[in-house]
Amino acid sequence: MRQEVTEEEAKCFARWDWEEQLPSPQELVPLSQALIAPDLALAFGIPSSSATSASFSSAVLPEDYILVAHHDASDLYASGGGGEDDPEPPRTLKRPRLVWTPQLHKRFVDAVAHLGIANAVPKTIMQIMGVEGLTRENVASHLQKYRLYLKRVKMQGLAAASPSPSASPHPFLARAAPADPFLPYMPAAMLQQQYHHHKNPDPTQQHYYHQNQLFLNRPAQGQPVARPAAAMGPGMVFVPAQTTKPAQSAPLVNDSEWNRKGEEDDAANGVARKRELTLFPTG
DNA sequence: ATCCCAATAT
DNA sequence: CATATTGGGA
Repeated sequence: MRQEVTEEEAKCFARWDWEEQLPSPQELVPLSQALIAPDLALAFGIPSSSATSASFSSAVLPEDYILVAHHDASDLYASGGGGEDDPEPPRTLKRPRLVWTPQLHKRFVDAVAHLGIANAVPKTIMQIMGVEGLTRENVASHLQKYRLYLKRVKMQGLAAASPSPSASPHPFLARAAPADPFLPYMPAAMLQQQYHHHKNPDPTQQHYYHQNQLFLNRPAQGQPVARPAAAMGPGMVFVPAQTTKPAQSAPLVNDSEWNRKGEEDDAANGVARKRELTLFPTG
């Protein structure tokens, strides 16, 4: 029984892990038309990896990545030579909007947690996430909202910290306290102070994904890693020295679910909750 | 060049 | 409504 995870294997995981978890056809947003032809993807610098033309529509996309089709390809084509029946390379094709699925968001949160506040900038986050086709702008936009979300969480946590902690602790904090390191939506910033990432010269080279979970590379030989769950952030797992497999993959939790449970708790505790704590609130 | 943030657009 | 884009300052 071999227990090591070699670098080769790690790379291998990173590759097939998402292919294995490609969404079933039913899970995919139905596309009325092809998103982009393989040759066009090339022209636009959209990495198509090893995808053949046959598998291009699915294999090109990571498992947690759903693209929503745009409609109306009419003005997307530069009408090169007048041949209209046979789509020629568009020059002004717009990228489809990115949908931040829970899986994709989890990658994002894990990446931010991995990097720490100082290094968590769009470009680096994008690199850590390692999702083909993901742009810096995608990440920047998401990060902007995510920071607002964290700010709100902190404010709410602070406000609820003082009054009668014994009587009725704030739902969010109460449920955050048990330190489940796998809750995908736990605000990373609240845990980040406990990370030691500042010395890592190149954090992007020290990780890989397996089953949509971010792993740090196994530490040096014969150097078992303490795994204090409470001290680790969401989705952060050290590969234990004794096994090649991570203990458990995180249960999927979205904020609707999170909030629904929160409301249940509130109801049970007679707490009147003013507003849902949504991930990215609008009003 | 990249980041950041608010406002605005789609 | 969620995400994209823009604009101006650092």
